[in-house]
Amino acid sequence: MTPARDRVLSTATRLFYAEGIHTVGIDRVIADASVAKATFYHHFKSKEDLVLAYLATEYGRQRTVLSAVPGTGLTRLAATLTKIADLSAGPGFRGCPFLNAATEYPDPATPVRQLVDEYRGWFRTLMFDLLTEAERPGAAEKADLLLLIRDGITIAGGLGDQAAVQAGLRTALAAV
Amino acid sequence: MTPARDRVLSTATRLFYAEGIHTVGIDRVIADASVAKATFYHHFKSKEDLVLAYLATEYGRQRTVLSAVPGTGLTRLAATLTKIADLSAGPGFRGCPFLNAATEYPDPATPVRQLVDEYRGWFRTLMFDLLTEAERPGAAEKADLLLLIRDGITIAGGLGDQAAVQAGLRTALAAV
DNA sequence: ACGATACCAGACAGATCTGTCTAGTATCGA
DNA sequence: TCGATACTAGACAGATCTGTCTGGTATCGT
Repeated sequence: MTPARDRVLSTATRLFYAEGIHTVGIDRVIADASVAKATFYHHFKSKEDLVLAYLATEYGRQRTVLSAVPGTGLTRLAATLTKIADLSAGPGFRGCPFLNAATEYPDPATPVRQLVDEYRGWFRTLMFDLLTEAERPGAAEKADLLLLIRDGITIAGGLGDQAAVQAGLRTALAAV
Repeated sequence: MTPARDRVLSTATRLFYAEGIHTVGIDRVIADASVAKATFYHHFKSKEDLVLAYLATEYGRQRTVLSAVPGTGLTRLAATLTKIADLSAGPGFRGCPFLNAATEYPDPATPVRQLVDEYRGWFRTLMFDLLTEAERPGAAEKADLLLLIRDGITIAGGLGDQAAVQAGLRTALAAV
């Protein structure tokens, strides 16, 4: 609702994603967002608070994007995987924000890491549910695999490796 | 040969891998390595120089480990993939050092990123050669896939996701 | 009209970062 | 024995980091 907070969050999202979390300082964020420092600390109690807000927003965005994929069962599953591959191969893609954040926060006890686990758990459940709906045998094992291939696709996409992205997508589609 | 340099490099390897590159400062490295600051800058011209030395060392280690895997063709390929999965599931594993470094250096033009590309290229070639030796059809596409699964296995292992590691290994073995 | 809230500019503290420099000791090959 | 090399301790510069604080203006609901 408040414009200054929104400006901070969208600026932080852009900078954190493009350049990494540790390399982008608060001063940089507030300068790019044209916001006073006191205003920033009025809305966020610390930098980590901003990082968590950034990831929570991304989490919501992902859920929105993937829940908008049409179809049911196998059709929707295939469309979902294709969507992810397309996004990962697109311009400006710099890897999965959650995997990137996990690398920058090596301690698994960190709130950031818990959010990453939550995100991956959500994706695994989504895969499991769609596999179950399609009455696929071994839904649990297949969901684990699709999660791993998703991770691999986002890594490959982030590194500009289009061949691996396509290989991953083909295998994911063949597995379901 | 020089003990101080070795101490710096092994300390940096331990700290960079466990805690990340940007979060570990030079002061921390030289303190843990019990080395004077002037000595550090005598052997390394900058922190980035140390980072590159760290990654180059890891690169060499990986080549040593995987070239020591016994067997030929399919047998060796399967043993190699199993070895990677075992290492990724082991204690103290915190993800692939190269993928971690790539996340911390988003600019693809960076020397660090070029080394990461070189590492992944080497692994892809290794897969391709073993597939070709085993007279597998579609070696190029399979090599792309095995590289992507390798990436996924190291990610899953770094996050403590044993189920995904096993799912990835099964699929990799089934694909060859 | 008034109180709370949102916002501004910018100084400031205290820590930490990379990298340089001074000044000196120890070792070792030629 | 001499000169190069490896090494020590630690001060220092200059930048940058997070977070606090002062002191104010503007907006808005009641």
